[in-house]
Amino acid sequence: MTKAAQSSCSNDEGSSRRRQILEIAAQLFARKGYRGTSMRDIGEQAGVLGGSLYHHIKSKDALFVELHNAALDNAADQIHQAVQRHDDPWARLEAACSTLLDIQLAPGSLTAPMMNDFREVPDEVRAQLIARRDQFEELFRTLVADLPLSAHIDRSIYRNLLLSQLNATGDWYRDGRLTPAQVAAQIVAIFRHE
Amino acid sequence: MTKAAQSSCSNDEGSSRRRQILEIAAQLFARKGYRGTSMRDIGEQAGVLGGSLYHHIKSKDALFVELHNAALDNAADQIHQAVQRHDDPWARLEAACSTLLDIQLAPGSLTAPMMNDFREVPDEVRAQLIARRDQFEELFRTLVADLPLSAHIDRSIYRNLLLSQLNATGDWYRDGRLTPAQVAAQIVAIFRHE
DNA sequence: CCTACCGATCGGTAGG
DNA sequence: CCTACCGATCGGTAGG
Repeated sequence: MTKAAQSSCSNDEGSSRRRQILEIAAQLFARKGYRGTSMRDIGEQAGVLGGSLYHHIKSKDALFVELHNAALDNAADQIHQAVQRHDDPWARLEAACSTLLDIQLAPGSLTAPMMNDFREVPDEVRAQLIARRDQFEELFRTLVADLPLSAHIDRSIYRNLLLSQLNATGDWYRDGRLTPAQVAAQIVAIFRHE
Repeated sequence: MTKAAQSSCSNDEGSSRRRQILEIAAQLFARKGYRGTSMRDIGEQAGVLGGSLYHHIKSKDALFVELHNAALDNAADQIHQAVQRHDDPWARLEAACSTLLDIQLAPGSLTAPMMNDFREVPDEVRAQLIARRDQFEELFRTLVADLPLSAHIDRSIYRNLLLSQLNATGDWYRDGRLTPAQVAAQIVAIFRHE
C-alpha cells in the first residue's frame, strides 16, 4: 500500500484505527487491570509509541470509561434480546444469567474484569463507572421483581447476591468442564426458591 | 519518654514496632489495593520515610504475602472454632459463613479485599497467594461434602459458587440494614437445597 | 531512622 | 505518528 493510499481515506482509516486501538486497550485492561496497563503497553500492541495514542484519545481515564460503558451497553443489549424470547419469569432470569455469563466467561472477555476493578481506578473515574453500572443493574431489578419468590426472601439482597455471583464467576471458572450456560443453569437452580 | 527509655527495650520495641507497621500496611492494602499503596504511603502513616521501612521488612512483595497469609490463618482459626460448636451440617456451614462474613465485612477489614486482589499483584506473589487460598478453601470442601444435597447438584460448582458469593459480599454490603450474620443467613437460606 | 540518591516507569505534551 | 522531553512517582539501597 502506498503512502497516498494510506491517507486517501483518512476519515475511515482514522476511525477504524481508533476502534482497533480501543479493542487492544480493552483486552489489556481486561487482562492486567487499569493500573497494570500503561499507555506504552497499549501503544506497543498497536505498533506505535505511547504518546502517539493521544491523537486518538483524550486520556487514559477517558479511554477506560469509554470502554467500560461500551461493554455494558453491549451486554445490556444482548441480555434484553435474550430475555424477550421468554415469558416465564424463571426462564427470563436464566436467559439473562446465561447471556451475561457467556459474555463474562468468553476467552478474553472485557466486561467482567472491568466491572470488578473499581478500587484500582481514580476516584473521579470510579464515580462514572458506578453510575453506569447501577443503570445496568436496573435490568435485573425488574427480572427479580417478577419472580414468584417466597415472602421471607428479601428481593434487594437476593438481587445483590445474584449479581455478585454472576460477576464473581470469572474468578474461578476455567473452561472445559462446564459451559457458561451450564453454570448459569446451576446458579439459577440454586437461586430458585418458590 | 527519654531517648534511653526508647531504646532500653529494643527487642520488644522492635517487634511491636514491626507489628504496628504490619497493621498500618494491612489497612492501606485493604483500602487502596496492592498497587495503590506505596511504601511511602505506609511510611507516612507510620511516621517515617518509605525507605526506613526496609529495616523491618524485606520487600513490598514479602510484606503483602505475609499479611495475606496471616489474615487467612486468622480467618481459618476463627471459622474452625465456630464450626466445632455445631453438629448439624447446615448449622456448621452457616457458622462458617457467618464467621467469614463477620471478618470480611468488619469496617476496615483486611481479609476480604486482599483475597480479591490477585490480578493486581506480581506473578510470583500471585502464585504464593493462590496456594495459600486453596488451602483455606479446603475447609469449605469438607463442610460442603457433609451437606445432604440432592444428587443433581455438583458439589464442586456449589462450593465455588458459595465461596465466591462470600468473597463478593464486601463489594455491595453497606452496613446498617443487615448484620453480617443476617447476610450469612440469607446466603445459607438460598444455598439450602435438600 | 534519615539523607540522598539510583534506575525505572508513569501519564502526558510540544513541535514537527 | 515520532522525537524528545516534562514532572511525578515508584521500589529499593548505601552509608551514616
